[in-house]
Amino acid sequence: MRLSELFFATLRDDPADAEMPSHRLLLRAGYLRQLGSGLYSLLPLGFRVNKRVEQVIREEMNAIGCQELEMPVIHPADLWRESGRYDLIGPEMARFKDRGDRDMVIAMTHEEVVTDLLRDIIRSYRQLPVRLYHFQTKFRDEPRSRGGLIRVREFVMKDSYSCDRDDEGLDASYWAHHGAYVRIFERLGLEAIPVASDVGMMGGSLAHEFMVLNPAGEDVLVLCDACGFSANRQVASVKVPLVDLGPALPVEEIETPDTTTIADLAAFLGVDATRTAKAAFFMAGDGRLVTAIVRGDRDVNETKLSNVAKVSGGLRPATVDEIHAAGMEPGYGSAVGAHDTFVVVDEIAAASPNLVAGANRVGYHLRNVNLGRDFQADLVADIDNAREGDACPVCGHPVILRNGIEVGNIFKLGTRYSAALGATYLGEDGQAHPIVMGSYGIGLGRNVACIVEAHHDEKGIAWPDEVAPYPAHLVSIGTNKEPRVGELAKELHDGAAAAGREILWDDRDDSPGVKFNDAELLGMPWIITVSPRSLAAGGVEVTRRATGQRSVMPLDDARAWLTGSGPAPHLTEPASVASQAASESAGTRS
RNA sequence: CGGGGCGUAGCGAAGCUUGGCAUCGCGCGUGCUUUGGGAGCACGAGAUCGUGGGUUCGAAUCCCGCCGCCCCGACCA
Repeated sequence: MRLSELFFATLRDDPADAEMPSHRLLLRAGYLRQLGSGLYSLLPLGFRVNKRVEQVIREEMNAIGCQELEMPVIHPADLWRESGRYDLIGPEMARFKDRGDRDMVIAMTHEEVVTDLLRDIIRSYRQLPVRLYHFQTKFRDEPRSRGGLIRVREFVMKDSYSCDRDDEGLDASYWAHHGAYVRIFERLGLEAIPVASDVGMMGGSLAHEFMVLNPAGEDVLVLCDACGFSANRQVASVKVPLVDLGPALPVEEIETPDTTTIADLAAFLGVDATRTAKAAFFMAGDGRLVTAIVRGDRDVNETKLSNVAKVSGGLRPATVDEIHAAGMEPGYGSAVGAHDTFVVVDEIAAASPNLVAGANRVGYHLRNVNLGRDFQADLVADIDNAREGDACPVCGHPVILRNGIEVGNIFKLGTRYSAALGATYLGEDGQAHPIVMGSYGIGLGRNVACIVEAHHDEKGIAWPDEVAPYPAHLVSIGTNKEPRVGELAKELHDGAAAAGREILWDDRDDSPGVKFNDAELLGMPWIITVSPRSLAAGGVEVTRRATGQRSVMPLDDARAWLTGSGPAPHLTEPASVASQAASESAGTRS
């Protein structure tokens, strides 16, 4: 591909709206253009990267016996009504009516459609297991897109679905995907950590997310250096030491002026925050006031709370009026004497006797409050929010917290959809059984962005070989001085293309500085320079983009390499200090 | 949806406080020179200043509404 003919444009200045390196570089290097919030066009270069990522995924999916198919982007709303998600999902799903006034939706995922196919096609246990996947556009009207391709509204996802007879089969499918995902991310050059995760809107029983560490990540991971434990904070249960405060003592009301925070209260009374109880109030989408009680030194994890309280429609902070209506007082609140509220007590607080809790009266708290005697819980559960330094649940070593970007996820759905839609098979026992399903996703664009996040330096992108849009970037210099340069560049370019291994050739009439800078910005793994100087040195100069290592390659070797009949350059020269630093910052960022 | 910021040529910005000819750099076109690290000179094209209304003799600038984009939060596979 001649650069002079490529549909692209590089930008010398950073785009004002791009903050993340991947966003900035993909725009600057001409891989991407924005159409609207969370809507991007892939230019030819970006499209090629996407296709290469897709191919890696396709190969690994095929390798575990997944069959590729394609399902529509537009679905009849009735199908989503059958699963119950039509009403469950809010404005995130786009809805419209077709010309026949029928309700339709734009797909945000494909569980419903694949289950519809299953109930049509699967009759007998003999047809199971089956694993299906496709690459298809999803539209999710996110409240807020961000970070270029990191979070968008329209994107292509590889989603696969496993269909088994029983939990044992599902387990095999699940771990087959787990293995395939490990291989996929390794091939893509991503250090993805599988973490136990929340099942979210998908429903189901077990889920892992594959996370790439990144300061701009939207998820918080709880990690243990010592034993390798990893979990999303939304599900992480760390070990928190309990404080034994002895047998229950009588309740005592005490005056505690101006102590609306735990810090103020603990300071005022001269007690540790671990000896207090904290109340947090939420209004659920289903209309319930949810009161969460945690030990004073801990915080509520809203995802956990939402899950254990089986909240539909989400949680929001309650208003003062709503709290008053349940007989409680913000700042001096507790579940003591509360009514018309769903009380969830964290396990740590539940195991802590004689806590200082709010008296539900401005300026007063209660000493020696005990669960069961002084207030009741509708539910005792883990709603604790893990913190850096807490003890690892596996080995007890202090955990660390890191931000991560989710590059893939795997879910055990079970019979959530097959039961709702009536996708059953006849078992050996002659009875109908719901198909046991799993669902597995990888967002292509987000992975492309994460690859750039992990493989770039201050000059630009440095694609791993596996996903680079072209294997090499040929720079011809000094064609005016030496006609052989242009002839040779054309020969190398045309030869590679004829061999089906197209390379990029910067044939533009620009100065060497412009060409080198663009080559480094675009990020092909190899930069090949043809110039009078390289010819005098005996061939072409080859530079490894990621490390800056370079050497001269004889012409015949270069021809052989580029046409696929010879090996890639072997670089013996050590990388310079500067380029080593560059490659380190590029390679270890993840 | 709450908080903050920003919309001026393809990109990046100045001008706005204090109303008075639409600016700068890069990029782009033509010509000549130049060609191993973002070249030089000359000429040139390109902007209804996001949008609608208002105030005013006069609005990029002041006032009101709307739209769009980015960041933080809420939310979220």
